[in-house]
Amino acid sequence: MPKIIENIEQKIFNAVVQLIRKHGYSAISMRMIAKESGIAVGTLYNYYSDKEELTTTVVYLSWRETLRNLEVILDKEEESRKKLHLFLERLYEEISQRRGIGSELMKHDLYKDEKFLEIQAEYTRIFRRLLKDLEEEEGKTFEEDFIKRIQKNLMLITINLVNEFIEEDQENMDYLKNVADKLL
Amino acid sequence: MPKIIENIEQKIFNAVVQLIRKHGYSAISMRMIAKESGIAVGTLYNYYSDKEELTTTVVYLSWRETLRNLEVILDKEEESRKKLHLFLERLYEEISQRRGIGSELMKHDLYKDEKFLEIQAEYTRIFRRLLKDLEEEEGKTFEEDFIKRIQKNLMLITINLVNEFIEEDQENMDYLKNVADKLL
Amino acid sequence: MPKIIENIEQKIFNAVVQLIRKHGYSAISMRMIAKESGIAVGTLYNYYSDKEELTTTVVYLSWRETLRNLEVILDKEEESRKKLHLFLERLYEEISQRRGIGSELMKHDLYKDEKFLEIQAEYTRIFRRLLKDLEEEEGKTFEEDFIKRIQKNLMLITINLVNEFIEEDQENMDYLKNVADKLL
Amino acid sequence: MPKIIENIEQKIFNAVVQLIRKHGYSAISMRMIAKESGIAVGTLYNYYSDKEELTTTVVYLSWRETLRNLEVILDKEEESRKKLHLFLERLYEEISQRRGIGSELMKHDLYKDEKFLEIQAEYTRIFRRLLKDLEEEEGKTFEEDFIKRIQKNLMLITINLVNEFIEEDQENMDYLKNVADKLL
DNA sequence: TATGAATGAGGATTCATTCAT
DNA sequence: TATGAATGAATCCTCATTCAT
Repeated sequence: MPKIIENIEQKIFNAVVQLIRKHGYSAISMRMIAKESGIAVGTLYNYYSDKEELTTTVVYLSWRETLRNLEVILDKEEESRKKLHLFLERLYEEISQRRGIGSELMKHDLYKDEKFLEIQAEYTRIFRRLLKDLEEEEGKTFEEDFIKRIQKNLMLITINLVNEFIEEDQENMDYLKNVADKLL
Repeated sequence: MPKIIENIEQKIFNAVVQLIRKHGYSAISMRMIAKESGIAVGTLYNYYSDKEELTTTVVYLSWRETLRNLEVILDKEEESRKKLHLFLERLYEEISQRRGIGSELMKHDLYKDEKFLEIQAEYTRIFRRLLKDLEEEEGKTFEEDFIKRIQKNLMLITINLVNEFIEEDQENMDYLKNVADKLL
Repeated sequence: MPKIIENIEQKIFNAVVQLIRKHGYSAISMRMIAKESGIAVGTLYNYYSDKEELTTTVVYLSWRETLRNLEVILDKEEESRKKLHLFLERLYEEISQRRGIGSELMKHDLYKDEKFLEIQAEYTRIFRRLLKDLEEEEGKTFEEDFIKRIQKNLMLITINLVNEFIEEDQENMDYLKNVADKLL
Repeated sequence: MPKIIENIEQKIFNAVVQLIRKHGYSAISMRMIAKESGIAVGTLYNYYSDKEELTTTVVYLSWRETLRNLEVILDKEEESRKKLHLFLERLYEEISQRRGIGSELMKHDLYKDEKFLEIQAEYTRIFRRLLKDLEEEEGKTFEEDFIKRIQKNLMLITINLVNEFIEEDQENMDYLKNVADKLL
């Protein structure tokens, strides 16, 4: 009788997150995932049609959780600029925690993937909500062209800070908020 | 005299640039380079000791030319803010022309390569020269922590604009200058 | 349970033995081994980490079996000269059976391999046991310098006889014993 | 006007001998031969149809010279056993001098080569002349089957001594003569 | 004739994917 | 359903050979 594995998808998720952090996205193999997760290679294919689907799903889920955490901040009773800062702090922390996964969004060849379009759309929605608060509370107006660019750029800046100026979290965060305040 | 292919290094360079644009840096193989350039695999190894040397050289040369073109702008007789704008325009155009190659400088796993450290250092030098002009002419002061972050971020933003908002060059450029003016 | 090939290591062993006999040790490739054994290239790497490990293991196993067979003779209840003759006959037969592999032990560039040092050491041990019997029974004394040379030379002579005077097994064997009797 | 190279074949010969000594027969490439000899790869092919012909010719010439040197000994005015000793000493020295080349004769796949059959035949002729002297002077008789085996074996033993017990020339030589005296 | 750049088949090795158990 | 051994196309790289100059 075959073994029944509990929470297979969670196990796979954890394993891939670990591996990406340790070795980087492009260095991980199906064998490594199998080993790290304790699940046979063949079994992985019962849950995902191929390697790409598996890895993009993990990145997708990771970002979806991040987005959920960001959304929570918007629901708080704070003034909008405080929310902006909390939002950026949260974003920074999330990306810090799964370093390698963050930067995958920078890779152009992942943009095409349908899952990421969904993430992008969701992120856009949240970010616009944040900006709307700012507009209302501070009487500002952000143009459409500006909004669609600044949202992604702030994320990229965050990713870059996390990757490049390691162990300078305080300075990174200060810089990030400084930049945001000047631009928004 | 032996068989000679004219402009062989140029041909290889062009082929790699094409391939990186089409498939991304990490997806290209020596076979693909050979086919795209019309040069036999073995011949590639007469010019570069291995794949890494070949590809990093192409990225390196591409960026070195860009840096040369940027430096020219700093030598002009213009006021510093005008130079900043010209600098960003030039950067945008350069990255536009060899789309895929731009983002390679951002990939963390390439940082170790000596050639890229050289490029980074050179870019830093040029960018600081630009900031110094601004400081002197406009009586500003930029802090060290800020400088080292903003230089990379502006490039990152440029790369992102080029990659994401294709065929919106005018809007991209306006946005880029707007962002820079607010931050510097 | 996954796909299983029966006796896979035996199949690989046989294939390599065949190929060494046909083409010589240094002429065989992984592709050839895969083809001859009917096993995919990738599968070979499930059993041996690389080509060297595969081929040296085959030679090693082949010799180890030979040495086991030789040792058996020393345990017999025979007078020592009879044992010497049986020893040589056995050696001749063993080398006959896997012609090409015999000479591999003579190739100087394989000497470094740990596995071969073990084989050499074991052969030396067995041979010295044989000589000791002779010394005790026949009241002879063999000098150290002589022993370390004659042991290898007798093997070398055997290999040469097998390779060069094919289908003259009787004459070869007579010659071999004749030589040994004169020298020991 | 093309360069005219003096003594091309001698240069190639010397280069290959050097390379075989340094790196071993199977490790040398046409490029290495070209570099060591100072002659372009293409030019090598004006003198030899392929790599095999080139290398076997070098081995052939090397042995032919050795045989000439051995023949000289037989013409001396010495008693035959003294000649035998001189013969073996000479053989040992010759093989010592071009270590790697000697052992090539042990490789079975070179036996087929026509050039080597000629060398073998010539060596046989010389060795038989030596034995004839011994037979006449010492009143011995050597059988055909014995002769054709012992001649090759003595050479193999010599090669083995040179390769294996390096820097023990005196002991090697003593052993070699001791063996020969017992067998002949 | 001499050159050595150019060629490409063939080398070892990897790894996503399949499928018998 | 879960397994992991088996597969083989594709990877990088080498090197004997060719041929335009």
